[in-house]
Amino acid sequence: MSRIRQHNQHLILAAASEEFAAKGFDATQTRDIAARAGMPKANLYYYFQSKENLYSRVLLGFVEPLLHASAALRESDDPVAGLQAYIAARIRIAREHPHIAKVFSSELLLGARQLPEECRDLLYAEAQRNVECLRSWIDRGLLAPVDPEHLMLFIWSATRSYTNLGWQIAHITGQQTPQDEDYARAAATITRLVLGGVVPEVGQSPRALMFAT
Amino acid sequence: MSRIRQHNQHLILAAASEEFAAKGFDATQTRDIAARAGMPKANLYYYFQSKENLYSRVLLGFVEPLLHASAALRESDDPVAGLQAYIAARIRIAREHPHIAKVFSSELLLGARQLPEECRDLLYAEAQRNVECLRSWIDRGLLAPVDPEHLMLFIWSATRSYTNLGWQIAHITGQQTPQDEDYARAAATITRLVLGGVVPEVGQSPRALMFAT
DNA sequence: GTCTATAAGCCGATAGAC
DNA sequence: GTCTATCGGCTTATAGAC
Repeated sequence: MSRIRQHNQHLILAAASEEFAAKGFDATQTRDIAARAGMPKANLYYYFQSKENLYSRVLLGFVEPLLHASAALRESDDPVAGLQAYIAARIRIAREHPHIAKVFSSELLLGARQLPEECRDLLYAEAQRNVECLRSWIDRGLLAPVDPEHLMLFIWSATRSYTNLGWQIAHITGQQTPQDEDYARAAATITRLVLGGVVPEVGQSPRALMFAT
Repeated sequence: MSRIRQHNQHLILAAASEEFAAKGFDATQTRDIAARAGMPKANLYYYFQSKENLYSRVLLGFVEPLLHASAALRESDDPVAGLQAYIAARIRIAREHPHIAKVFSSELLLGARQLPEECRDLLYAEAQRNVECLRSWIDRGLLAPVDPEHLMLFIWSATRSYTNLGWQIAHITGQQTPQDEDYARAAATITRLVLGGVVPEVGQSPRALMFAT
């Protein structure tokens, strides 16, 4: 693919992510995406054929980071290290791709109808692997007997909300935009709740408090 | 207001909730709402003037339940009872109004631009009261020193996701629709994480396990 | 209050010159 | 590859008869 092609596609994808994140798929106009990318609307169709296809391509940009972050849970066979790494990785990718993360959340909320089926399958398989990992830890007594599916869903929702609803945090804490410190506290609080709630013997011990800092 | 007026408005609001929940504000067509309500489109405009106004009225139907559920946290001066009641109340209202809950989530994700300002203020004030309550518990050593804002955001996100993304749970657990038992387990898992993570001395003791059941 | 028919305008997509 | 001009369909909203 030529240099110019790659550059233009990148510009369009970035502009589309922001527009879709701000207004949702249906309320977003291709005219606005083109304007933000600094080119006439026709070029956008030249590169991406249709609005729907452009949207799919935006979503696609989040799948690989998501899968990578998800795998962090199983990097070692230690629940504490795994859960910590998993939570940190999910917050990091949402922070690195704030717009796409929001688009992705919106897409999930509406039933993921526009997410290509192969992506759904990949993400589903990945989730299953993590559930199996959690179950194995529970079976071996390394983790308290919670529902692994629900625990995972909790981690998903918690890490999603901190970034998606950043404006809410900012409003409540009185700031403009979430800062480094907010993300650190978010990770700390989530980690604390998860570890304190499900790792036997950690509870409120000094060891748990270390992770919560 | 006449009997027939009330009945028709109720029909329209119910139909609108379902349509908005399924497709989002912009993708929803007033034609489809009218069809679902079993009346011509013009009647819908006769009762609600505009699509935006109808949407606001749908959102409004969730504010009172939300405020009521939120107040459950402060019913007694006991953190354990309060957090338990709060989580249970939030899951209950989302379950009682599943469509509106989804519409509300979508609206929050897009920045709450269509939520009437007075509602935002009411909800904000309510949140502030809960933050103050949590802070007071922390100051008196009844609660571990977490960020009260972040703790609240977690409870929000966790309780929201369990109902909004029910289809995901169903997919992962292999069921069609979330059942009574799923909601009970959801509440148990969230309660366990929150109590285990932030209530001193509860940790993984038998007392904590009781709440997690 | 109810309904049909239609206005008014917006937006995704493309034709076709350069 | 780039851009302008425009089409064609669709959707909110209303006019006006009953």
